[in-house]
Amino acid sequence: MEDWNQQTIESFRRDLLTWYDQEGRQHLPWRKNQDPYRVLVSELMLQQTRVDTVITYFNRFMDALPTVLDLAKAPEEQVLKLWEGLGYYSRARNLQKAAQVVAFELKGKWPESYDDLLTLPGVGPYTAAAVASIAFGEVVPAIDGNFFRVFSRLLKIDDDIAKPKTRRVFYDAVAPIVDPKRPGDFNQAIMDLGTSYMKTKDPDTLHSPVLKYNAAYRDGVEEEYPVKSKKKKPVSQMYEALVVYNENGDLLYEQRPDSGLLAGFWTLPLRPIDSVEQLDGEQLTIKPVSHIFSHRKWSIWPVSVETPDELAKNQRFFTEEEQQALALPKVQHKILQALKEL
DNA sequence: AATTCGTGGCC
DNA sequence: TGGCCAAGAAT
Repeated sequence: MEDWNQQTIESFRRDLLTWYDQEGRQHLPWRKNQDPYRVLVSELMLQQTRVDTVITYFNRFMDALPTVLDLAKAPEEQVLKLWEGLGYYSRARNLQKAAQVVAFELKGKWPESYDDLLTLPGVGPYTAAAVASIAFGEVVPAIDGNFFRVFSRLLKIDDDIAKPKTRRVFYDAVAPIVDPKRPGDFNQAIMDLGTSYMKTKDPDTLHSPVLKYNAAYRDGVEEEYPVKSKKKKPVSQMYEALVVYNENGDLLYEQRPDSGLLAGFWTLPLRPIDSVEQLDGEQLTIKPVSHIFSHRKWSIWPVSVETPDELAKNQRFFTEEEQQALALPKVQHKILQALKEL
C-alpha cells in the first residue's frame, strides 16, 4: 500500500479538483444545488443503480414531490409508483420514512452531521458521508464502489472490497486525503473519475488527470485492482402464475408478504412447482416468463384457473385502470405482457 | 459476517 | 445464454 506525504496529498487535491471543475458532471440534475433533500433523494436512488437510469426517475420524483414535506405527506403508493421499475423498493419506503423524521420529528430541521444522518432510515455509512459532505461541508470520505475502485488502484490497496471490514482500511488510508476546503466536490470528483478514466471495464488510465498518483498503473498491475470476491449465482425457481378473471374481466392479484422479496407488492398469485413434470402438455409448449433478481432466477408459467368461490385475505380483483395506477414490480409487468401475447 | 434485496446493460 | 457489474443498507 502506498503512503502519501502531505505534499503529495495537496498536489493530488489540486489536480483532482481542477479536473473536476473543468470536466466533472456538473450538469447532473442533483448537482444543480446543495439542497439536502435533493442530495438525499439522489443518493438513495443511486444506491446500486446506474446514473443513466436514475436521471429520469430523479427529475420525475422532484417534479412530483419537490420538498421534504411533500414527500413526508405523500401516500406511500404514490412514492412507490414514482419508484416503479427502479428496484430495491425498501429504499423508497426508507426514503419516505427519513423524510417523515426530518419533516415531522425534527420539524424540518435537517440532521447536518455524519453521525446524525446515519440515524435516518435507509442512510448507511456511504449515504451519510455523501450528504454530510455535499450538502453540509463535513470532511468525510464517501466510500462507495467508485471510491473503492479509484483508491484501490491509486494506493494499491489489495484488501477484498466485498468484505465489510475493508471499509475501515480505506477510511483510514483516505480520510487524510479528503480536501478539507471542498469535501463534497472531492467526493463527487472521485465518483466522476471512477465512472470515466478509472471505470471498471476498459479504463483510460493513460489520460487520467491523476495518472501520476496511480501506483497500480505505475507497477503494471492495474488490472488486478480492485480485489473483489465473487458473488454467488442466482438460484433457479419455478412458479405457476394463476390467471383468474371475474365476470367483468378484472384480474385477480395477490399481495406479497410485508417482508422479503418484493415486499407488499401485488402480483398474480404465484405457486411454486418442484419440476416441469407438474405442468401439463399444453403449458410446456409455452415459453415461461423469465426474470432474474440479484439472488434468484424465476421461471413462470401462466395457467388459467376457474374463479375460486372465496378469495383469500391477500387477494382481490383489479380493473384495468387500477392495475395501471398501481406500482407493479417488473416481473408482474412481464407476466401481463405474456398474457397479452397468448 | 454473510445474506437478502431489483433492474438493466454489456459482452 | 450466463455471468458480471452499477453512487449500499438492513438484518
